[in-house]
Amino acid sequence: MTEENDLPDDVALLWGLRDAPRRGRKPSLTTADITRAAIGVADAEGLAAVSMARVAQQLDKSTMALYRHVRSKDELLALMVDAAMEEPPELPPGRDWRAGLTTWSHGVLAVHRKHPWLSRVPISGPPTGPHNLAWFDRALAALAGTPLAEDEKVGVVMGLLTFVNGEVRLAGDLAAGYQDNPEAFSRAYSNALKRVVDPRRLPWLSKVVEAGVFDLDDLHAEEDLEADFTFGLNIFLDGVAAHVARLA
Amino acid sequence: MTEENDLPDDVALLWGLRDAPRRGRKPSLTTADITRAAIGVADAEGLAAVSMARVAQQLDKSTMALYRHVRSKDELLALMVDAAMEEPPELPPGRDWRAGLTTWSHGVLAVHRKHPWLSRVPISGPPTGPHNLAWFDRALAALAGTPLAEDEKVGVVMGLLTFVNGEVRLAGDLAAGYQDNPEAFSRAYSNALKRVVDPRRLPWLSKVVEAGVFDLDDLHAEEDLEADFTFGLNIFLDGVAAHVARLA
DNA sequence: CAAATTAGCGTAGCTGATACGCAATTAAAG
DNA sequence: CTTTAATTGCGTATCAGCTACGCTAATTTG
Repeated sequence: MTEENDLPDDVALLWGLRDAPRRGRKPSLTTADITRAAIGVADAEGLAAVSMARVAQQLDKSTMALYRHVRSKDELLALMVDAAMEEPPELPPGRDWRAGLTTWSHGVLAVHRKHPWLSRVPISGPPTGPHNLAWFDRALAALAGTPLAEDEKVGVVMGLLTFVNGEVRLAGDLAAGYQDNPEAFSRAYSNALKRVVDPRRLPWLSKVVEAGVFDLDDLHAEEDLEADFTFGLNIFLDGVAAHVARLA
Repeated sequence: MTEENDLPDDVALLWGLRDAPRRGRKPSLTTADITRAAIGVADAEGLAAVSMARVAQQLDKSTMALYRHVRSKDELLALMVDAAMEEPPELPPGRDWRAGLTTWSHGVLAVHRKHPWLSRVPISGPPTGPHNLAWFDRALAALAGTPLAEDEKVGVVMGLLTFVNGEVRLAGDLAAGYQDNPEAFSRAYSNALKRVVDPRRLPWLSKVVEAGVFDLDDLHAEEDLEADFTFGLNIFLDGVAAHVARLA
């Protein structure tokens, strides 16, 4: 309709290949403006606050004005996700894939810290936006020196991405609950489990609960997240290392 | 309000600790009925079709009748998730944690196959329902013989869960796109990437695309998912093995 | 039977996405 | 410099979908 290639509509949008009008009124609004405004709202008030009306208000425009630049809210969300990812970090020099992926993963983590709503956006498919693909490329670059087959590299990167996503989302949930009700929440989860977990029926879980693993007393989201994240990340990277060693 | 303990409301609901009325009209509806109906709708028509009205219709009741048993749609979703998980599988006998976790992970996968909407339900926090905790317990049981610390076991299980979730969700996205437009989709993703990925700017990704990793020609979701899943799972389990070996 | 209590439901409000068509604006064509 | 065609911004309106509220009926307890 508007794009010059036969690219899927959403991909064209993400790559900014949907404009090019000669005549007609000049747009007083760009896709980038809208995206920026939407991200601002999400950062400040959470993803739930991002409605078309709210974003339009932010721009002093009417709700329907947005639809000249974006076909649906889903498209706007896709734009937000890609824009929020910005550029991936430079990898440390050298051929150390593990150092590379560690840097990369912490980069992903940092982005999620900046935009906590990221892990909440319902995913609508594999990555297609320029920033997402740049991250993808960067991770593949880290693995370039390894003997992994190309499809294995993809598998590793995907695994890493979903891991980070899951970790961040869970941490975000906890932090949110904590904010809602600071003092009540500190041991609430642990206490609930203690009341509900029958040592007879769930012996192993009971053991963990008793060991105080869930006593997040004064859960310092920041530090805790960092530690859990690093632990899980290293497990995963150990796995990659084992696989690499097997191939070498 | 209704529960006898000081459990959080949602936890009480999940454990069926919210009933116990003596006098008054007899309920013609139970929480279980509602949950079952909702799961039926989700299985047959997708998560998007699950509205309070649609579920009520399924039960030949009015929309508002449901609210006598469930405080909000979110509560219903939580009930659905826990009910859909059913009981975790028996672990193979013996002390082989790896065999145990493999069985367990494939069990999670099987549940997601049966209820594809599961990976789409927005997560609202750590697991608290009886079935979810049973799965949790079962995975911890598999790790019982290892020298891992209790909190490390939790880390491993959480990692495994988020991995399975991510894998299933992505596979579901692809399968959905494929269904929407079978012949157009087969190579659509790959083609889009080929058009958009500049070998100069994204050299490594370009290499992968050229290698045909994304040519899913006649993507047999079933087999492909199985293979990718097993690959990623083994990577992760290799990591756990490495960590265990380090402690032993 | 009366009082108390709870289930089911009709009505209605509110929020949010988005289809549709008009009017203002502006580039290109005559 | 007009005319024309395209294109934007926006007012209006529709359509879901969640859920608060209060009424009525059923059912138990005394």
